[in-house]
Amino acid sequence: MLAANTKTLPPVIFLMGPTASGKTDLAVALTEKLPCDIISVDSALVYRGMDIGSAKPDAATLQRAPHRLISFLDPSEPYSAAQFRCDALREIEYILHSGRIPLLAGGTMLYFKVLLEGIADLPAADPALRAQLTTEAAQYGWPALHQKLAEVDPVSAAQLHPNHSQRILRALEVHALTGIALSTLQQQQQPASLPFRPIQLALMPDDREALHRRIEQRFDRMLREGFMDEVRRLYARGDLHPDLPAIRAVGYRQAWDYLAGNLSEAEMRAAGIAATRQLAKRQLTWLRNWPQLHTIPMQEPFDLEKVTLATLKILSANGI
RNA sequence: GGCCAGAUAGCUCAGUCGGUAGAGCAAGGGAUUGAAAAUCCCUGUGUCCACAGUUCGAUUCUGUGUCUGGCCA
Repeated sequence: MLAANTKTLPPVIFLMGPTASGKTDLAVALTEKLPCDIISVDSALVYRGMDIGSAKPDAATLQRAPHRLISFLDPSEPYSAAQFRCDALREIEYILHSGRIPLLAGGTMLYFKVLLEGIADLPAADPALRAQLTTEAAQYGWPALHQKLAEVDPVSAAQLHPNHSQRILRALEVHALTGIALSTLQQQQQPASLPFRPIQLALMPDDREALHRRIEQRFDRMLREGFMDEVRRLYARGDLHPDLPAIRAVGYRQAWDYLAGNLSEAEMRAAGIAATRQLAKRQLTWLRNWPQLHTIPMQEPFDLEKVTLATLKILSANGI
């Protein structure tokens, strides 16, 4: 917020936008115009062996424009916003040290938020405890656990709908692990002081229907390029299951259901495309009320050169 | 050509013993702190195929037509 500070801190570019909006193409184009290195901000790209369905840049593109924080985790492993914050800060520092500009590009808005605002000091997930609470919920229903939460953490409970399974679970987990209410720990959170100056950009499609068409075409392209073979390889391992964050990813979840015989091929395609549209909608909801955002309109047909020039203009107005 | 079954929300269908209708999915809006490509909340007016008849009143009953599917020729 301090003007003097703003001048001295090194700039870092944030490039956000819904899925299938052309973020990757734009990020790669920017690396050819500016001395910047890409850090991926995407909860699905972190996984190894999940390339086609996650729309990961192909090998040739990665050769040209390396991405950090992709393909470093096995799909059996969980990842988290807190872990991302830690990893991203490390990568940003590394790139700044080498005298270049970090370019954070991706569609996981919570990760961007946590990077900007920091995160409360909370215990990590406890799989055994989660399993136990999930069993309890299956028996008594989430409203019953919400009831229980109200007794130990009325502030959190008041903010949560009785059906909000995931967040009721987390609040109960934190309390069980620390003996302190989640809401109390969150109130103790210190505001993050960033060692850099974020320039926040968002690629915003001006036509939802056009974005829907791009999503459909991209899904069909993924199928042609061997998406099902990729999922079959994961399926054949035998140790992965649909409750894992990796396998819950858009497209993979539906492909899994198809391989398990729960969906026909046509149903899988329709459900996969719909899930992608819904993801884009949620990403746009984040972006619509995002503070300090420079929006880059994305018109159909997508003109990469034009969009790149518009982006460079915004960046230069912000000291790059 | 004959017989039978359908025709209701973008899709699949339910329903109205005659008082103009509702689920799932899709879609739209919102929330979002160690699963976030996750999870959760809110939003349902549509010539109830068309025309005629019966009726105070028809999407509902009757008749005719049209279209779709099945069976028989």
